[in-house]
Amino acid sequence: MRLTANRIAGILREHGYKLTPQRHAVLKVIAASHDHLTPEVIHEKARLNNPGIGLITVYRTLGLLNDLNLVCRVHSPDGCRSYMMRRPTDHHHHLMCSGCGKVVDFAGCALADLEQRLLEETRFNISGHLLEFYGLCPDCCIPASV
Amino acid sequence: MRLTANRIAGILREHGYKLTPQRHAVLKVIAASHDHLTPEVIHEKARLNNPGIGLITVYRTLGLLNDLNLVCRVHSPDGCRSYMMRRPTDHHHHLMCSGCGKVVDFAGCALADLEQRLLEETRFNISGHLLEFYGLCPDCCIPASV
DNA sequence: ATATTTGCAAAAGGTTTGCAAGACG
DNA sequence: CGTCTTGCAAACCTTTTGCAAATAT
Repeated sequence: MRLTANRIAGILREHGYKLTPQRHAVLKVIAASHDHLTPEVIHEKARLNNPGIGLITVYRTLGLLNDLNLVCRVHSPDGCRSYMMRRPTDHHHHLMCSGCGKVVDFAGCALADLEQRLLEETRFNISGHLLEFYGLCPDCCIPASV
Repeated sequence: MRLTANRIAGILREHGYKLTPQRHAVLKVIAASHDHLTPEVIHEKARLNNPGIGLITVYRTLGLLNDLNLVCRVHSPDGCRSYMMRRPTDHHHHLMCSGCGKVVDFAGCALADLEQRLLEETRFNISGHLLEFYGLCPDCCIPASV
């Protein structure tokens, strides 16, 4: 289940952050989109709600949300600049379409065995991982000639 | 088995690229290191062999190597700007130390089942994945007070 | 001989910082 | 009210581009 903008706003307040219209505009954009968005795109969309908002504020709000683990960065071969909302309860990963950029979440990465093996082999104290799949979504798979 | 600088040089030539001293200097740096290196660091090290080499040339050479799949980008929470040599034959991933930046390769990610499941669930035509583990290596795990 | 490659300088992004004015609580 | 937040401009850093000179083959 995805967080709503209002729920996130509450979390911000709980942490002592002020709830400004600019922050709310950013929250609404991120909560409404299921795709990964660059700071620039978030800025554009946020301006529909709050015409005066500055790109700088978007960066600062993203930093804030990232610190609170409410948002996560999406890595892709053409850049690692996008963010999307993180679902707080369950551990999940992304499957991204190389054609249109669509992102699908999935859970159940089943990497515990591998992690255990790496622990034994390397003695690293493993704290996390990054896993993303790339491919073409059904829409982008359709041959151009059809 | 890792590629040597000379082997890579041969591959470049096979593809019709000229083998300049600058390119060779970059190859030697990358082939000699098992860590991920930023363009800047590669430039610094390459200058030991070729004092006149420009940072621009390092960028261009990295682009070349990346296109030929001889080098791969390393993603980390603090940036995705580093590269390291790719082993051409076998599919592998990285385990990175958050303390010192050391990178350990590993193979056997065993994601085929997961990929199959995602294919069935999403109908994506999956072409690849990105997997990296983070943690502290044994050296960095030692408590500071000891 | 000739097309490629290099390096400089300058441009181009993208992101961060300093600081005065403004706004949340 | 006081402190946190905003926005502008300017700084910053990394990466790319234009072009003449140099060079690998």
